[in-house]
Order: sequence, then structure tokens, then C-alpha cells
Amino acid sequence: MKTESLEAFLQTVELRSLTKASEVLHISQPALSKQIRNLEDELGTQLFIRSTTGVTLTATGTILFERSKRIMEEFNTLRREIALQEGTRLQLTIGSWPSVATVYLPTRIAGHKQKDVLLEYGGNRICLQREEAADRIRNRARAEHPRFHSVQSRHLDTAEDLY
Amino acid sequence: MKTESLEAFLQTVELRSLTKASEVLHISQPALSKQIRNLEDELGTQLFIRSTTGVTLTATGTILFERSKRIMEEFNTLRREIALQEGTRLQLTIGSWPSVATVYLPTRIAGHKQKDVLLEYGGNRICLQREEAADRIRNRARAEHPRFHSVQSRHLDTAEDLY
DNA sequence: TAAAAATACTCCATAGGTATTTTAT
DNA sequence: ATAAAATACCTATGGAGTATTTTTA
Repeated sequence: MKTESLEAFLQTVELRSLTKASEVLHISQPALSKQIRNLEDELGTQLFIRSTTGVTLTATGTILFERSKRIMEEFNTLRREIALQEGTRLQLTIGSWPSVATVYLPTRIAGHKQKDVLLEYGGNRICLQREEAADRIRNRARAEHPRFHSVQSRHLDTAEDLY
Repeated sequence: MKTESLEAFLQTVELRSLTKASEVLHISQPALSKQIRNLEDELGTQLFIRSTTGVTLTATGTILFERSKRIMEEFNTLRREIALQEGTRLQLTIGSWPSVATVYLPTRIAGHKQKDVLLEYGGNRICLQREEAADRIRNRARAEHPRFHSVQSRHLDTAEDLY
């Protein structure tokens, strides 16, 4: 079971809608739909009652929500503490015009799920956890997106340039 | 992050060895090695110090061990309670000679990780969570392993027949 | 030099995406 | 009719396996 699916579940409960939650989570609605169904399969229980107006929790879903919310909070605290423990952090600095930086960049970065990227966005920096990770990302980005390899200092006109 | 990887980590800590843990977990040593490395990548930290005698925890690894152990226990309790909540359970009964039932079957079943299969082995039964799951398993088993489709009642001579 | 872990590779299952259909309100 | 979720289908990543190499006690 993926912790991401549990987070997706929690988000879906809060928003009472797969469509809305999928937007916040930066995945497609069918992808989230499948995630939730997988969760239901793994637990062997129905979590939501689906309708055309959204979703509502079943009795079991409510139990999972309340308990797993606390558990995930504990776990995320642990993750954060471990991240702090490691003093060395790497930063990719991405220059951009103000409009891009304040509007497009944050969601772009959040949507760019790379396991080595700390999804904390502050200013115009992405925090990376390890040197090798940064290298891997840079190399892959270079191979796939020629424009990407100048992120270190280059100014971007549109958010599309980011990725 | 997969909860299975966390469980694998905990098991590895207990046994201080990837090789030994991989046997208990019914996966190959390289597979476990990669799982642990992925975990380290995701957390951005080294968890173990590797040597030819086995593995020992780093400082960060110790923190993860103690905290995540409690968290996983909480989570597994939650899973169990949800499973109990759902009264309806399905059983596939597998007939076999005593030696097979007591020696080979338990590990065989534990090793057969299917997301719909409750990994609780009692007597010679595998508990399934939902009717559709049972169908899926049966259909797939039939397609891939002709001998498997008679598990419902057939006697098996060797554990190999199981799968 | 032995055993423990890492690496290289192959294969398949799964997660995610887009396009489309179903279904209640 | 509309909006939300489900389904179908495709692609790609990741996880598991086997065979092999590296490493150090």
C-alpha cells in the first residue's frame, strides 16, 4: 500500500470529490479514481459512496479517515524530522518573471513528482535531498528537454519552459 | 512510499541482514536491497551501514526504526479492525497431504503476494476479501496455471502443484 | 576465500495519462 | 443536460527475478 494513496484518500474526503481532489493532487481524475479503488481492494472494503454530486464516506471509510489521518500526521512528522536530520540539502534555483514565479511555478513544481524532489516550494527553489539525485534529475532533464538544462540561472518567459 | 518497504526495513533491522530478511519476506536478496535503497532515496538519507557480515543502523536509521515501528503497528491494527468490520470473507480451500499442509503450504501462501489475499494462513485456507477478487484470482490462475484451477477441492502431492 | 551486498539485465505489473462512456440529478 | 465518476486503452516506470560481480572480515 502506498502512503501517497492514503494521502489521496484523505484529500478526497476533505473535498468530497474525486475531481476536485485530483486537481489539488496534480493527477488526473481517472488516476485518482483508480487509486481509491485500489485502496478499497487492498482493504477489502468500500470507502466511499459515489454519486454524480461527489463522494461521501461509508462507515468503514470514516474509521479509516479518522485513524489514518492521525497516523499519516505522525508519519509525516517523522519524515520531516529525518529530512532535518540531514543537514545537507541541494537547491536548484529557477529564475523567472514574477508572474510565472508567483502563479505557475508553484503548481508546476508540486505537479512534478520526482522522488528525490522535496515538494516544498519556497521562493523559486526546489530542494533536493542528495547530490546523486540532483545529477540524475539534471541528466534526465537534459536528455529529454534541451531547454531544461539551463534552469540553474536562466530566465523563463512562460511556465511551459519549466518542463 | 510503500508500507511493504517499511515492513521490509523493520524486518531487516531485526535480522541485521538483507539476505536473512529477504528469506523471511519471501523476496530475493537483490529485490530487498533495492527496496531499502529506494527507501533511503525517498527519505534522502542512509539507513544502514553495509558490510560483508550484514547491515547495521545509522543514527537516522535508528530514529526511523523506533518511530516507524510504532506507526506501523498502529496502522496494522487499523487494517485488522477494518478487516473485521467486513464480516463477509471468502475462502479458497486447498486440500493436501499433511506434510505439504504443515511444511510447504504456509510459506508458499505467504510468498504468494496477491493484493486481494489476506495473508493469514490457518489450516489449509486462504482468506479472500471480496468475491470479485476471488474471481480474478481464479481466472488468472486458470489462464496461467492449468493445474491451479482445481484448488477448491483437489489433493496435492507436492507443494509445487500449488502454484 | 567465503559470504554478504551490489549491480546488470530482463520481464511484467501497476500507475498514470487521454478519450470516452455511464449515471444520477 | 450536466457534471461527476467509471471504463477502456495505451505507455512508461518500477519492482521482482536470475545471474554475476564486488567487497571486506
